[in-house]
Amino acid sequence: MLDHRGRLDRLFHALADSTRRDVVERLVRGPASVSELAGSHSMTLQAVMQHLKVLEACGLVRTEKVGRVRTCALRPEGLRLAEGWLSGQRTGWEDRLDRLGELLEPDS
Amino acid sequence: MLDHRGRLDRLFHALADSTRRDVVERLVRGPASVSELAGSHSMTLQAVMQHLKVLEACGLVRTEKVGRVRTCALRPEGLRLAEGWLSGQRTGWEDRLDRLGELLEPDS
DNA sequence: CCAATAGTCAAGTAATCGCTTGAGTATCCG
DNA sequence: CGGATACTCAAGCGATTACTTGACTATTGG
Repeated sequence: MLDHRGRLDRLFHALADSTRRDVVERLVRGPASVSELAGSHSMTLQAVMQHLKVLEACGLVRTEKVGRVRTCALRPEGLRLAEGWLSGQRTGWEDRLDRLGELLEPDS
Repeated sequence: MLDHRGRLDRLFHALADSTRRDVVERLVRGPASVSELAGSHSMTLQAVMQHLKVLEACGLVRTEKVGRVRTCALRPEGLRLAEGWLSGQRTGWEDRLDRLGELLEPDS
């Protein structure tokens, strides 16, 4: 329950960087190796690896090394957790507006 | 369209702090003054104001000063934008899995 | 009027971030 | 074998973050 807090912290922090979001968008289309991911971002391989570490730490990405290639894949549960918090807030807000509306116009 | 990138950066960054998420959760229940928000967070008023500035800059919160009190309210559009990106990725992922499944089991 | 209240401006600080360079190590191919 | 490939480890660095303290302004209630 309190881990939830830190989990969301790490999750939203991970998503707050467009390079990392690009990685996620790429991995939605299927797994990729580290150098494959680095290819499209004019940035050193090491930098991409650091981003990958962040994505892995928050549970958004799973990686596995086979031979000399590390293959990265998406883990959608993280996305769902963040989505859940967001939609919870939004619907909470909408419910409140509905109740306010009913107070002003008590028909329907 | 390119502003979208920076907008999501700021949005997710704003949500990556649990104090700021607390503020959002509070504002879902209705508007509040700055000191009201500061009350529950053992932290100076100034710190809370800085968080508020972040929330305002990314469009999640709207504030208005009347007399000597500044009243803060939620703006749900930001939530919707972030939610949209997240669900886009998730459904992209699910569609891909569906297509994979059809390849393996070509019935239905 | 005047003190308490509510917020504001500015500067300083320790920690973290995103990225780099440089120097490995392990695997694979010819 | 030997060179190319694919990472990995570590240190450093400028920028940004999340606060703090301290001083100041504008309202408001008695």
